[in-house]
Amino acid sequence: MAKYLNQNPVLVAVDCIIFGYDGENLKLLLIKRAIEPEKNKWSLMGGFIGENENLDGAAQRILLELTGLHDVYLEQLHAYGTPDRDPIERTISVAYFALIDINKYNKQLNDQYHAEWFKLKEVPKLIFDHDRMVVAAMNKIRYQAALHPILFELLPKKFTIPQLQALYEQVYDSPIDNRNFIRKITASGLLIKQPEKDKSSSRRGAFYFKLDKQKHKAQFQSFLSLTIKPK
Amino acid sequence: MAKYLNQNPVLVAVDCIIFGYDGENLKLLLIKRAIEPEKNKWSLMGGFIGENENLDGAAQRILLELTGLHDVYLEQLHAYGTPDRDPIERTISVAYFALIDINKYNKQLNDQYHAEWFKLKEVPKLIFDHDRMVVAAMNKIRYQAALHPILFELLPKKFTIPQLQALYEQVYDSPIDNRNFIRKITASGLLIKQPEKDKSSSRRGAFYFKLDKQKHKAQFQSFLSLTIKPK
DNA sequence: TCAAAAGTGTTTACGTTACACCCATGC
DNA sequence: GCATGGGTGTAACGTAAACACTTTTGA
Repeated sequence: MAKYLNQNPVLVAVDCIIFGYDGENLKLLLIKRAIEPEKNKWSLMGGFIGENENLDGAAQRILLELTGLHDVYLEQLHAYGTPDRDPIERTISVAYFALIDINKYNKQLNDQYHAEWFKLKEVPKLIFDHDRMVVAAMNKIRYQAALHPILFELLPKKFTIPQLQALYEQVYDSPIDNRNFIRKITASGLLIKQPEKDKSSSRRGAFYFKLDKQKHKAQFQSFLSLTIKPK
Repeated sequence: MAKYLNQNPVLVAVDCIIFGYDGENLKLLLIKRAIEPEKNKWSLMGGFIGENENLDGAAQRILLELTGLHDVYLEQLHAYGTPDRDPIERTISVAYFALIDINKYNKQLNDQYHAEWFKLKEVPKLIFDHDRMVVAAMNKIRYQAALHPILFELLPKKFTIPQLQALYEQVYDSPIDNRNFIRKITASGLLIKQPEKDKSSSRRGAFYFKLDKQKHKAQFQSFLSLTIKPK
């Protein structure tokens, strides 16, 4: 069949803003760009879309290449298309953000990209419009996490409530009252208490919890207000 | 400078989901597709991105072409990239939704596209993946409108509270208690009462209000809860 | 026994909901 | 004078916020 006439095709890339949490700090996974231009500058992990791939699939592939992880929480963020955003050739980029358990990643480290985790407040200048993307991703996560229980994606299967609270505090960059936090979280019914404690960060130890995946799935679409309302 | 090697460029289009409100029904503006394939089938208004345009600019241009309107509320919805979504040639589509005052449009009607307004519940089958886009746009509007005062974009400069309420009822497809609605809306401080009444829909008449644009802008980012929480 | 983090309840304030009647007007 | 839609108030309820002390245990 005929093609559309007089149109100019462009490259389409996918860039991933990858968040991880180590139980203490919220971090971003960055790579050293391997090709010119801006070779060896810090960059988001990205790649061009394949011929038989859809956008989500490309994002999954890119994440797999960098981290070795399947089944990662991925969400489309925004498409960026300023004509000169890539100086070499016109490229539309569809940005995705990912939330991963940083410890899982560590086991399957793939180092060909010189990837490094940066604390959010210590993220270096990035190439092209990647800084904008990171800011947008952070805003979106704050938005989403205020309404849906997405932050569990950043935690290991077993986690403690103090860990969870610290994560929320990092995301919103503000302190949370622990009594109110515990009440809200337990009232949500999303957590299942485990018999064991994590003794690594206190003498007394904190009970582990697991996420009730049934309820998590069921409640995901219901708007929750798990924390602070973002201003 | 060299180009990226071994990559396959694709077409990038922008499709607009255009919502309008006539004071009674929430409607969608559709066109009869002018070119093959699927010629003469109902479709969203769209177009390919121009060489010196960014994505937002392309959406604005497309909207201007169809409606004659500048300065329309436009928001990027999602990028769609299934390989075969357009049977002719691989095309990534970035969908935008627009909220316009349907009466403004009527004055500047541009009929070369055989555009027609459809009540939301009477939208016909659309080409390609445009049905999905409409559903996604509707969900996003519900989401956004629950948190931000965006629905004013659908109303004329002067509007009555009953009109506004009917609009919310359309968007959420559920009845709203008028006493509570009035209280919330007036408490928001977003409305400025006008001395005149609209007598067109009742004997008593309903006061016109204007939007306080200063406050609207200021409050836009603060999360509001203007209506029903969507389930 | 002391330091350090985990866990537990209560009170108050505020926002949301539910609910019913009077008002203004044109016919 | 009556039908039609517009506008007003209050009480009950539930959720969120503020707030301080006891518990556990390893050093």
